[in-house]
Amino acid sequence: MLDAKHFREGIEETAAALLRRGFQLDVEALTALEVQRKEIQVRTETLQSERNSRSKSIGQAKSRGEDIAPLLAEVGSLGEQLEAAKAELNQVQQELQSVIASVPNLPAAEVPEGADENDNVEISKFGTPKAFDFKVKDHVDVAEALNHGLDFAQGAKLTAARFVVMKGGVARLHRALTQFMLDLHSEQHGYAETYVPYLVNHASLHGTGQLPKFGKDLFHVEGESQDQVALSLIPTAEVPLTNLARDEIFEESELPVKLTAHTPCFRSEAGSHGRDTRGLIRQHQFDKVELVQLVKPEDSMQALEELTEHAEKVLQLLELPYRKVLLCTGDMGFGACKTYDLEVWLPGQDTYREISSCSNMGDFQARRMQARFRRKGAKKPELLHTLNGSGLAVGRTLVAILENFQQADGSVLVPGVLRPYMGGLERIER
RNA sequence: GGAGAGGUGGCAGAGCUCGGUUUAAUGCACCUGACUUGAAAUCAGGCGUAGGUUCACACCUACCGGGGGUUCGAAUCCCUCCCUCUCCGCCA
Repeated sequence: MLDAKHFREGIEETAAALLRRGFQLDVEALTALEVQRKEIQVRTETLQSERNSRSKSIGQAKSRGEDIAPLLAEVGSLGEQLEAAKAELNQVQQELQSVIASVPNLPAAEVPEGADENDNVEISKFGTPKAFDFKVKDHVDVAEALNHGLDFAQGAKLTAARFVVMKGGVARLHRALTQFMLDLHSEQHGYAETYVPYLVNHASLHGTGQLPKFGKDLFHVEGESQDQVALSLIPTAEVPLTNLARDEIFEESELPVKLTAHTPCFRSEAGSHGRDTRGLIRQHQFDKVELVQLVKPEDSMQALEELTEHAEKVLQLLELPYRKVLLCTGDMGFGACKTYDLEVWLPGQDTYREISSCSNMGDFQARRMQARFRRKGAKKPELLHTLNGSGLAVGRTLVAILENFQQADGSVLVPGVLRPYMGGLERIER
C-alpha cells in the first residue's frame, strides 16, 4: 500500500511512476473521490463533535437534577444525520481504499522499464554449464532411475496432480538441502532460525499483500461457522515471518532483524494450468527456506544486495551454475520496488530457471502492517522497510542437483557440502 | 470436549455492580527543566496511536482484544468471534 499522500499531493508524479510498470492510475476518479472524502469527513466529524457536546450537557443537566426532556428534543434528528453521514463516509472510504489497495508499489529508479521477463537485465553469471559426454536426462528420468525417487503417480493417487512423493536417496537429499541451507543462513549469515505456523489468518495475508488481490492463488481452510476466523495455507514463509513485525514498534537498536525459516509452501497456481506440467518445477506443495529482513529505510537497498548474496552463496557452495537477473518493471511482484531473480542452470531443459526471488518491498508491506521503529530520541515511530528472498526453493534446488550432478551410469553425485548431511554418502545410486 | 476466570496506554493497575464533569484515576518507567561539582533524592512540567481541518498557533474525530447492537450518550449493558489463564477429560 502506498502512502495516501501519494494520491493527494503530487498524484501526477505517482501516476507517471506507476505507468513505468504498466499500471494505469485513474487520476481523475481518484481525485474526485478524494474531494468527496474530504467534504464528507469534515461534515461527519462536525456532527460527531456536536453530538458529543450535547450528550455531555444532558449528562450534566441530569446530575444537577434538571429536566432533560427539552434537551433530548433538541438532539432530535442529529442521530439520524450523523448515521447517514457516517454511512456515506464509510462508502467513500471503502471505495478509496479498494482503489488504493490495488495499486502496486512504485519501482525504484534504477529498475529497468519493460513489459515482461524478456526485458529483464542479466547482472552476472556464476559457473559454466557442464558439458556432458552422454545424453542428459531431465530430473524426472534421473530420479526414476533411482528407485522411483520422485513418484508423481503416487502423489496424484494420494492427493491430486502437482503433488509428489519422494523416496530413498532423493528424499534424503531433499532433507539434506534444507538442513544445509538453514545452517548456512543461521550460522554464517546472521539470520535467526525461526519456526512458524503454516496456516495464517487473513490479517497476515493482507499485511504482506496476498490479500485482497491474490486470494485465488491460495488454499483456504474453512472455519466451522461463518464468523470464525478463516485460515489459509501459507504460499511462502514470507507471510508469517514478515507479519511477526505487524503492529510492532521496534527500537532502532533492534534493527536489522534477520529471520530464516524452512516451511512447506502451498500454491493453487491459478492461471498456470498447462505450464510446467512435467516434474517438480511447479507443484502445489513445495519446501522453501526463506530469508526476511526488517531494516531502516536508508539501509534497505544495501540489504537487498546482501540478502541476494546470501541466496547466491547457497548456489555457489552447491556448485550450481546460475545467473542473477534484475527484474524489469513489468515482471516485478505487486509489492516490490526492486527484485533480483536467481536462475539456476537446468541441463534437462537446456535453460536457466528461477530458483530464488529477492525483493525489497520498501515500506509497502510495513504500511499495511503498521510495522514501525523508533529512532533513538525521536518521538514519532517510522515505518520500517521489509525484504524477503528464497534461500532457496528446495524442490527446484533438488531438480538442479539431479540434473547437474547426474552421471553416465545413472547415479547422482552428492555435492561436497551436502555429504555431512547425508551420512558421508558420495553418490546416490539405483 | 466440559467447567470457570480474565483481556484497559511501554509496564503495573483502578473504573464495569448502578452507562453521564473519566477528552481512563494512580503508581512505575521514560523525557525536559529547577536544585546539585556530578549523581541520587526532591520539586515542576511533559509523556500513546491513527486520521482530519489549518500558512500557523491550535482545534476536531476515532481507538479500553476484534466486529456488531441498544442509547441522546458505552471501557461500563447485550450479541458474536478471537486470545490468555486455572481445573477436568482426551491426545502425539
